[in-house]
Amino acid sequence: MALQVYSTLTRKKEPFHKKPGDAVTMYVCGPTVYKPSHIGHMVGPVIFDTVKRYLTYLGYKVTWVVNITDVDDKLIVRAGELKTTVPELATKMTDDYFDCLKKLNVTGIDQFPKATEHIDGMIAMMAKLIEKGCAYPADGDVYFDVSKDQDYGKLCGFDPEQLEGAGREVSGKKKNPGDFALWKGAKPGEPKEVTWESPWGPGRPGWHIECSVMSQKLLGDTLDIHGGGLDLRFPHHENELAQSESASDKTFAKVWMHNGLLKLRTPDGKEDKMSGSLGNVLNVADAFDRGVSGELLRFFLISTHYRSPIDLGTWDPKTEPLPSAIENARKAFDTFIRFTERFQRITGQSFYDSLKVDPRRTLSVDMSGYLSRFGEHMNDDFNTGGAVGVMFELVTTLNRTADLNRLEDSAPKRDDRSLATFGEGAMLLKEMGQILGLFQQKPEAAKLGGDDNLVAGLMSLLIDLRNNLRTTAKGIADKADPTKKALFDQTDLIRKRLAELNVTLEDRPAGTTWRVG
RNA sequence: GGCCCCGUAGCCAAGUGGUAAGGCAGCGGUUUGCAAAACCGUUAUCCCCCGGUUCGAAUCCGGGCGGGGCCUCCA
Repeated sequence: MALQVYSTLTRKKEPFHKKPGDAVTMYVCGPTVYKPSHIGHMVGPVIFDTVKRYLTYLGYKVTWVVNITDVDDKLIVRAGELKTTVPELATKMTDDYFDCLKKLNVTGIDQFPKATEHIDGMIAMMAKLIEKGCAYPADGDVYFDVSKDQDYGKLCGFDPEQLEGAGREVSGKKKNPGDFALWKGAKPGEPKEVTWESPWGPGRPGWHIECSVMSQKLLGDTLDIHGGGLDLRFPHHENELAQSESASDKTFAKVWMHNGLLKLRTPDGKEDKMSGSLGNVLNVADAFDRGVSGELLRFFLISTHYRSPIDLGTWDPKTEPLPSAIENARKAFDTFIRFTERFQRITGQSFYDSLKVDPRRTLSVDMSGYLSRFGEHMNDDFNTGGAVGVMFELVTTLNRTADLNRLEDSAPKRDDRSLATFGEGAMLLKEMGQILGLFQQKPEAAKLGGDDNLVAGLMSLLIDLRNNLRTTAKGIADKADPTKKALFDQTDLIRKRLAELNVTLEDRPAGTTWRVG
């Protein structure tokens, strides 16, 4: 099956309209930079980064733009609370956002246009809309006239007439209740740095116009893919679409993709949103501090289909540092981490640095099945959940290969012929990881605290001592010998006491390793 | 009230007409001095309920019940 993508506009999966090798443009609505990013803010970037990675893998030339909204009511309010300026707050929070993206391997965004750097373009588009009769100035503001847009509401299936019934009123300045602001006239007392001159008087842009202007300037009148969170469908995307198509008379976006939102419940089972007042906001930085790696978070977010809500379950931040759903994801993701460690023990190469994947290589029959099934899932509207399942199956197969052929044993016992198969499968796993944005950064081992060199030295000392005892004990042939038992009791005591300190010892053919956790 | 989505094992989660992927947890086994890790086996006669279409439905249609999103600035 060729690539199919679900479009919110038509509410069905459609064959992707481009041929491999073609250029593809993608625009995704980005953050309003007024607060540090919480994990919910990462859903969209991770999903669409994965979309770009897969399209790139298929041979498309993707250009991806994400806007930064750096002027807005929330920024003005927040800057006031913090006794800082809007530009300073925006810069700080933009840096926080970039830092989060980097840790989550979101590397595919080509440009981050800022709203404040495109005011001229917005003024030009508003002038055009007014000239075409689609918008009107009103006492310092400029509004879009939804009654002039024949198909307003088509993205969400809303009837403009019905919008009137839902508690919306025609304010003094608006002609229709559904009209929305393109330009907001400056109010007395608003800071200078959020005020720009315009033909309709000083003011600042409305929310939606920036995306219409910046996407058109950087990617043209018609986007191949427009993306964002499901919550942005209305009003933001509906309004963007209305403005852009009214201005250009062309299709604004061929495909609209909307990702599901993060869901969570507080212990009373009633609230289902992260909110500052409930204290259940999990900032990305907090998650990192609590031992969640960027790749683990990414793995968690792509373990389910992007259009489904991501369920964090019930979380009581007072008693649990992390939602249990993330702890469960950690256990699952550890399977891959352990495999990468095993790969290094067997081949002496780092899974993260040394493996260079050549996508043109040929695969043996038994390995090509995994890749084709992985591709079938990804072709089906980027079904990352199914694709991850294939990766688990591949790891199991590789571990079985390593077990059966004793690849961790020393040379005489090892069946070297199977090493090639093992290496081929590992390369395939690496390639799948690259497509999903995983295995790009070597995970930092959990630490015990204190001086790292000292800890490593002491652990080495303990392991050597313990292995001396084990060697001596194993050398005693008589199974009933009390000395043999006494020696093993000592080695088990060492392991037990270390376990109490959250250190796990693992005895392997090639030696003993230790890890935290 | 309007528009839309979802309901698969203890939990998470693929599967949209051909007889239920995968993960976590559990149980049994192999391996190991014993563990850990890994591997093998096992865990849903059935996919919220009722009716219908069909040779055949978790998948399509109708009706319930339950959960969720959006309806002017929340990613």
